[in-house]
Amino acid sequence: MSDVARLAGVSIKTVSRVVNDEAGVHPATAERVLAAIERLGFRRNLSARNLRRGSSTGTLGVILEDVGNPFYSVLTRAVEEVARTQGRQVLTGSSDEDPGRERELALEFCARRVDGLIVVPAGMQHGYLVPEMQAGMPVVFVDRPAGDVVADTVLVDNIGGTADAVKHLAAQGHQRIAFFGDAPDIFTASERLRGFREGCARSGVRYGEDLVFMGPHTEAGVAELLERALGGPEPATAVVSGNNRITVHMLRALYGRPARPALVGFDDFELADLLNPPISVVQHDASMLGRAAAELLFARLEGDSSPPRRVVLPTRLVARGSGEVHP
Amino acid sequence: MSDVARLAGVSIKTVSRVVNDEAGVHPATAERVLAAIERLGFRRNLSARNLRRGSSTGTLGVILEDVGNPFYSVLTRAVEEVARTQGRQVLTGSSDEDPGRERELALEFCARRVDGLIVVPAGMQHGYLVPEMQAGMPVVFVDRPAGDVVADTVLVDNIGGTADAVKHLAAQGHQRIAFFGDAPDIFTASERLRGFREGCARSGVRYGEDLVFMGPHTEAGVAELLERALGGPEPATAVVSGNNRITVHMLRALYGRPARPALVGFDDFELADLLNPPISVVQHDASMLGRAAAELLFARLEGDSSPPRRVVLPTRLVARGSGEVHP
DNA sequence: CGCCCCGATGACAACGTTGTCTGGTTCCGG
DNA sequence: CCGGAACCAGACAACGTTGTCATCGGGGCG
Repeated sequence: MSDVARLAGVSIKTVSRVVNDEAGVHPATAERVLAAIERLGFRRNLSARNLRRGSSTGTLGVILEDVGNPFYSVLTRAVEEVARTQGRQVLTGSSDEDPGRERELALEFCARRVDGLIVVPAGMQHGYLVPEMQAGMPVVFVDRPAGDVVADTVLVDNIGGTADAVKHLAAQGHQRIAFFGDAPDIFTASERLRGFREGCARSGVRYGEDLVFMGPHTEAGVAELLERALGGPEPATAVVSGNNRITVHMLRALYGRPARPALVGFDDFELADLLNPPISVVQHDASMLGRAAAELLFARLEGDSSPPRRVVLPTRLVARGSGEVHP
Repeated sequence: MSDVARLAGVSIKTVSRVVNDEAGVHPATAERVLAAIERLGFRRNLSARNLRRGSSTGTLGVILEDVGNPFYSVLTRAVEEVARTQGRQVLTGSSDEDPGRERELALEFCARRVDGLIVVPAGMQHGYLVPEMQAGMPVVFVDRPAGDVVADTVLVDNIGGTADAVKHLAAQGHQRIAFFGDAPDIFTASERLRGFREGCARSGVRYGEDLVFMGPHTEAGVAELLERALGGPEPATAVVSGNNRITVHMLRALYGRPARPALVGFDDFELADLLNPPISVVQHDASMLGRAAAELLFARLEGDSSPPRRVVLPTRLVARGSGEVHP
């Protein structure tokens, strides 16, 4: 900036005035300054500007499990979209479900003075965020609630969605329904299991521990447990899958098998409608999750200080016909 | 920081020494300072630190078409992974193929003094980056080359990949092969078309303008053109699709049709192997693209000043059997 | 002609840090 | 008992900006 000032024969303050479009600069002077800026390729340093003005940094931190996962990347995109209307940039970080990593990222973002944090919690301990939140950093948790702080949270209706899946299957006569889910210490997994159980109760389906399988996360693991669910004296005739990774593993395990159980998966995925048979799913909108979270965050930034809110977004059962396939 | 200093009864410099783990602070003093930091929830301001030290901001800018697109989100993840080993954070922005938006994002990132830029070009004019690059900002272009600057670029072998697809189809006896691609002003689209043409020449397949369809980007558009390709006196018996969006549109258009043309798609996609018939694809690795770009960038940051490089990553034809389905 | 006001510009401090240098103890060896 | 190292701690400036206030002409008005 001082280089520009020297070249234009003015003081740096005048340069500042020009780059900020402040009134009260003689057009001819402004001309000279602009020419100097152009010639030197000057670009003002936003960090210094924000430091001096005490204004926000214009950035948002987003912490999630894996940016590479389509579900989260769509969420990120939605956040970015909202941030853009506010002229803000988005910093992302993947925690890989590691609470330590999540914490590290969050504190790093705080040190960068992001205006707010959107977090898909990896662990159950978020006490480390308390000082930041007290200092005024708005934090919104998405997809799962925080462990031990009260804060704005956006969730999907895991229980209702899974119960709907059971209802859908029961309506088609299935009485032996298996459930495959993530490890039960993951919030969404235990909620969906609860929804499964409630759905069974509501739809008059006998619920049995022997048909609940939590935690397999490899294709081989899913295949093995599936074998167990479909064997035995009273085999399952239908399966509810707790998330799209498991659904896909399951599809591979079932591929080429003559008689397949009916299958309803939580989470939609591309091409589900083109498979044979098409897969029914409990659909929920990652994009809407992201938008809701971002909007909640911006409301806080604009001074909303009402008590923390918990938003639960609905799910939608998309029946694609797989349910009708009886073994 | 001055609050901490006051509470601990020391000068702010001593606080600085403690937070930076500098030697020469009495253990008892350090103890007091740490207690004060803890009590006040102090977190040092990284912007101010970087400003004062003149060091890098520890951030990278990534500009691509759409973070929500699985291809780019995997790329982003790979960049993040490399950045992490260097203790750097990633700022992302989606250009939506709008050159103006790309420029806006790039300049904004530069004003934030990111350490480097990874760009999937939206347009063909990148002259606006010249001053930044001269000022030492390393820029790596990914997936498509820059319009009018020479810089490091990472591409995939669009021509070879598409030619392979033609070869694969020709080897199975197809003589009438159609090509569906993006609008020809998109670099990858025109390259793949060129690969298609070269593949035809090399494999002895007659190339005809009447079987080339560039630019459809809706399902209806693809369906209509497909109708044309598969009708007429000399219908196509096989189709090469220029990217995975088109492949998916095509699959929907073909769904339920009794006789389907053989299909090879550029870009792999999840579940391609579970469709009936499974879809053969020209596979290329978004993750590798991202990693290569990030590594190139970091090499520049470490002072590598060799002439700009152009890296072309290979593609791999994954034959899944769709090619063998003759109409 | 003198006064005041206004338009244009600059000097200086401050944002939150850290590098440099200096001041003040303490402790050791001579 | 003194010189000087070793150790601690603070004062001050600077990073690149911008807010505040002061300065300096010139023109309009009484």
